Amino acid sequence: MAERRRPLSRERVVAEAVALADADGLDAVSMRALATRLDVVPMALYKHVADKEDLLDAMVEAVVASYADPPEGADWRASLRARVLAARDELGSHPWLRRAIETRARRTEAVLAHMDAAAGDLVAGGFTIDQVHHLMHVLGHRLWGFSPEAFAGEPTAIAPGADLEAVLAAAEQRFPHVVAITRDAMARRPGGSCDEGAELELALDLFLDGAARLRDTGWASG
Amino acid sequence: MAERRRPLSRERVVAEAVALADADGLDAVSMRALATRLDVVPMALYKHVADKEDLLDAMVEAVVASYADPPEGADWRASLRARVLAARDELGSHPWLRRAIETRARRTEAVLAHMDAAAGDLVAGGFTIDQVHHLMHVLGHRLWGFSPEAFAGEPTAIAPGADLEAVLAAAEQRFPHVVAITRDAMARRPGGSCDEGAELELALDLFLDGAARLRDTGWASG
DNA sequence: ATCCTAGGTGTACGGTGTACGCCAGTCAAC
DNA sequence: GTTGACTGGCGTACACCGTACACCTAGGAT
Repeated sequence: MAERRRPLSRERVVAEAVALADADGLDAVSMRALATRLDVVPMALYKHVADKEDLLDAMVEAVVASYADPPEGADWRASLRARVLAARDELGSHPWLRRAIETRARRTEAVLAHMDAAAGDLVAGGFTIDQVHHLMHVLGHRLWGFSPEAFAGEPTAIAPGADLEAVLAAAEQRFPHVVAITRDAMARRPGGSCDEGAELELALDLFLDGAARLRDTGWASG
Repeated sequence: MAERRRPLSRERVVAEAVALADADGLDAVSMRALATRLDVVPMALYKHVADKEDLLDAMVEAVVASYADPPEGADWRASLRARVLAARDELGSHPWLRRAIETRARRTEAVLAHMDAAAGDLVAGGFTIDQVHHLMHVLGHRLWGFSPEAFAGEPTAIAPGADLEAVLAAAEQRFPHVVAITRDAMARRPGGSCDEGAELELALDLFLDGAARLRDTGWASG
């Protein structure tokens, strides 16, 4: 039992942080909780990680580095599409990644590599560097496999156990279109939940189509 | 001096919080700091605000409620465009709004109204409810006037005062496209900074074009 | 045998949100 | 009037956070 404690290392710290986030969410990743899991005192972590920002950067880096490569020889569209969907697949096992990516500012190695690869797809597609630049902005967060949306919570402050239909009816004349959308979605899908995968693919395809048209019309910035 | 203190009210609390965020950023809005500004003890705020989430919700609500209406009689494209740009304009005086919106989950009155109005523009444009629904997802955060982008910080861990060109040269073979984009941007614009306004408008126009094409081809979900 | 150093420890500080109890004023009902 | 409830501000206290700083200890190089 004396030797039960493997020595800490940056890899071990980051891996444990990822595991902790996977299990209990990003908010559960505090330096203290992480240290406890590693059977170590909180300050010990600071020998392997500069501060919490650095830890989160490293967590994102670790997952992004594991993104699957697109199939060799795919054309630019298929390649970029595959890259985005590979990123999305990782979100399944790491739900925290979404919020973590949204709050990161530093571009670490794997992050830059992912961005560079996506830009490379566009370059391969015959876009000008200027176009590539702006299209990367348009692509935005979806490069990381998700469509960021604010206010994705409940339709409104829906009382727990309240009659949804009553709520809808009450809101109908104030927010007719929102209610119509909700009703339509409920008719198409149990509970009216949205298929995030389908949303992403639609957005992605609209993006790819728009990009191609931009290129074909010779668009340039300024 | 006895009567100098107007009584607190939810409006006054929220307005002061907005002013504080405008001045010192969102992180400066702590219950304690806000209470100090209002010359009151922290716990007094809780008589007017359920908790901090509620305060942030109310701050967002206050600003969103002030969005300018699009010109009467504009067609769906112009109307939706104007709505998004009105939202963007508010970001100028409230830089914190971006991050605040990103982290909100509750759809308050003004928030729902803005979403409903945008959906209404699309309905007016002859889209099916199904299309409107999906297009709202595609529009995503841009409905609020900004294109969310992760990793918007420094190109890489750029040493303060380091020679940028040296950094670029070093990164060139690892991230050729990213470097090419940076070089191109620097040639076009001092410092290589990006014109966020132009980015948003490009994304918006690509969206509007894509939407129209979706409609004209009779796209439906599922 | 000695020094250096990497890595884990312990304590402490200043910050956060907020639960809980108290208390002074206001105002309605008797 | 007096009373009693209600509203809104106060004070204290708690649990948690990130992390600065000083210390100690084991291992390896000299």
